[in-house]
Order: sequence, then structure tokens, then C-alpha cells
Amino acid sequence: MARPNKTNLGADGRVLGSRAESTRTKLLEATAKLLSEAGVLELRIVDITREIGSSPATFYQYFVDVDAAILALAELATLDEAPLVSHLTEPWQDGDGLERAQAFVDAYITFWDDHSAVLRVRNLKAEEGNAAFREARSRANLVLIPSMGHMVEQAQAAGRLPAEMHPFVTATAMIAMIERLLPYRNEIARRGAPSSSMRDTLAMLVYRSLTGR
Amino acid sequence: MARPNKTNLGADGRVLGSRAESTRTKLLEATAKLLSEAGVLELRIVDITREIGSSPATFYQYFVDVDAAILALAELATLDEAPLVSHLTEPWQDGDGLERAQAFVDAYITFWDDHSAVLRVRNLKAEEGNAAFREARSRANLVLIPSMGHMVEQAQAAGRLPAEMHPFVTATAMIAMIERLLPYRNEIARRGAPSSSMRDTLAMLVYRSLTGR
DNA sequence: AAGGCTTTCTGACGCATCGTCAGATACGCT
DNA sequence: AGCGTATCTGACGATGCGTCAGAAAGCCTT
Repeated sequence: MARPNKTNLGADGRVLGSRAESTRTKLLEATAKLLSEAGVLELRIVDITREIGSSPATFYQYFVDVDAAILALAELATLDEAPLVSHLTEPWQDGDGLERAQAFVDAYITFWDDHSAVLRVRNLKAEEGNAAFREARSRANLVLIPSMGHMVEQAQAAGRLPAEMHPFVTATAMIAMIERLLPYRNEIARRGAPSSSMRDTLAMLVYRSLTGR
Repeated sequence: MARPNKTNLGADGRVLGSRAESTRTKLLEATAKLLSEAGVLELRIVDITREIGSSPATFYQYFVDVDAAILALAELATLDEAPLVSHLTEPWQDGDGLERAQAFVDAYITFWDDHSAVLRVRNLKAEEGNAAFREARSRANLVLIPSMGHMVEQAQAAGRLPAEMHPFVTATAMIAMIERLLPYRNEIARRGAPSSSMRDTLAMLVYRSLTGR
């Protein structure tokens, strides 16, 4: 939850001492908790501060509004996304490609489960046109999408994928597909599909779409 | 905006007269307008009623809360989705398959653009665990997904797609991909991709993933 | 360990929205 | 025109928002 390499600031731009730093962290943790328990629309600043035994005025010492807190959480989530790129830097060869795609999908599912409540809000606000959240999402996209686009380009050069497929669009589509499909897990399970079938199907779709194999 | 084949009821379950019906419709229109202008988090019942020159108390005569109004809008959107199934019932043959996939993607984009603000909220609340919105989304899925799943099954029977791909998961993934990618249009355009490339890439991905061709 | 300075916290306030209810208003029917 | 019902709304208590001035806690110096 702490962000070690960067000094966090208060809402007024002041540098935080250690006591303040700890309060800020508690506020963020409480925000994340309430967000996943009840959703954005029910999120109240009063509740966040009640959660840590404090008062609303304290919240405003650290964040100009709820959005600022959620944005901070979204940035922390992006840090957790970075390691996933290791699944994409080595090429997915013919022999082990599918397994590597599965490993990637598994890792993405874990990442998403850890941060879904926050990322859902980030994406909603980005889609609704909020500039700060748009930028946060763009920045997050830079983590994985270039590597995925590169895979598409290589498959195109080798003639395995048609040239009409735009590498960046294809890569974005893969992320979009995985993200959006995860909330359907329960519904899919209710239809009698085994829990692994979503992972396997997603891995297959990603593998085929990125490598053309 | 009217729902012709079903009698709408007030929040207390009463049957509506023609004056009331018109007020209800105006409220829904105002809700949709504000939703697409500013987003859910800024949606205020006061504003909705101000929009039609009325007062909050009136709103509560028709809907128990904002969610009920948004849910009603989501059901109306689902009605607009129904015609899209015509793009999926005839098989996508080798010759014209890609064009048909493009036509489907175009139609879906149009549908989504018309209702994106409402559907975004529907999906958000479904993902956050709201039962009513979950059901609304499930019901909407029944419109297109079975036909798409059927295409996958046929491709599997013909040996063009691997058996590990779960038809229902694959179909859901295609819808998820299209929906979630549309909000990226601006960002993609900013990266220099021509506006048609998203349509074409999506059509290609859908075509390949559903037919295995 | 006392004093003084700085950081951090909070009680209290004015403003806005929520959701309800009783009474007012408008409409349709005879 | 007058009556009965359908529809609307003003007013209210409760709750959250965001701000500010002052209180409390921590730290340093001597």
C-alpha cells in the first residue's frame, strides 16, 4: 500500500511526516475496502473516516475529493501490473506457446482480482470522460499493450496474421476481453462450464489472436 | 422511449393513465440525457426533475429510486439489441464471411453508441453485485450469445476451431471485447490509427474466433 | 522537563440532496 | 358545473458535503 520511491503529498501540497503518511495509508486502505464491499455509488467519505475512527475533515487533508483517493489507488494498482510484462517479452513459440498464454491469463486474473473494484471505477470514469482517469488508464495501457502489439507485428511479418489487423487495436482488444469477461465468471459457472474453461478459452483466444497459430 | 406492449406501473404498483405515462417517459428521457452528459456519479434526482420542470417528489411516484429508472432504460436498450441477431443467424460463409462480420460489428457499434451511458451503468452495477442489474445483463446476453455460441460449435464440428474453446465463453468474450474497446476509440485515433481500423480489426478478430477461418 | 513551534486532527457550520407525506391541483366523467 | 380520482408538489427531518478556526499531539531546544 505504501509507495516507497515517491514522497506523497497532502491535499494542499505539503510534504507528509510519518504520522501523516500512516493516516494517508489507512485512508486509502479503508477506501479500497469500502469500494470492494459496496461499490462506488455507495461510497461515502464519512464512512471512510469512520472506518479508521477519524472525521471527514481529516480526509480532506489528504485528498481534494474521493476521486483523488481512488486515483491514488489506481496508480498503486498499475505498479502491480508491471511484473506481468515478463509473460510477454519472450516469444510464444510453437511448442510451449499455449502454456505461456495460459500463464499470462492466470497472472492477469490474479492481478485483476486484487484490484477489480478500483479498476472498475477507473475505467468507468475514464469512459465517462474524466481526464485524470483517462490518463491513468492510458498510462496503465503502456505497461502491457506495446509488448502485445509487438507480438502481432511479428506474426504479421511471418504471414500468420492478416495485415489488416492493427497491432495496437488487437492488443487493446485482448486486454479488454479479459477484463470484461472476468465479472462473468459466476454466470458462466452457473451455465455448467468448469471453472478452468474460462481460463483455457481465454488463453486460446489470446494465443490465436496474437500469434496467428 | 415508450414501451408499447406492456403496461408501465408507478412506484406503488398503480396503473398509469396517459398523463402519468407521459410524465414517466419524460423522466426516463431526462435521466438518459443527464446520464450521458455527466455520468452516474453526478446524477441527481433533483436535476432530473428540474430538467422536466418538476419536483423530486414526482420522480418517486414512478420509480422507487434512481436505480429503478436506469434499470428501465436498460430494458429499453435490450429491445434495441434484438434486431442485431439477424446478422448471426445465417452462417458466415467463406466468401462473404468477413463482410458479414463487419456488418455485425458496425451494427453493434451503432447500438452501443445509442445506449452506452445506460449500459455502462448496467454493467457496473452488475459487476458490483447488484442482483437486479445482474439479471438485466443476463437477459440481454440471451439475445446474441446463443447464436454466437452456435457458430463456434459448428466451427468445432468442422474441425476449424479446437474443442477446448467453450462456445459460450467465446461468445461472451467477443461481446466483451467489442463493448470494452469502443471507449478506446479516441485513444486509438490519437495513436494515428485510421478510424476504420478498429472496425476492421474487430471484425477480423470476431470472424476468426467464431468461425476459425 | 518546560517552553515554544510545527504538524496533524476535529467540532461545528452552511449548504445541498434525499425520500416522505399531507395537502393542493388538474383532469375526466356525468 | 360539480364531483371523484389521478397526479403533482411544498415542506420537512435526516444525512452527507466541504471548509475553517481552533484544539491536540508531537518534536526540538535548552
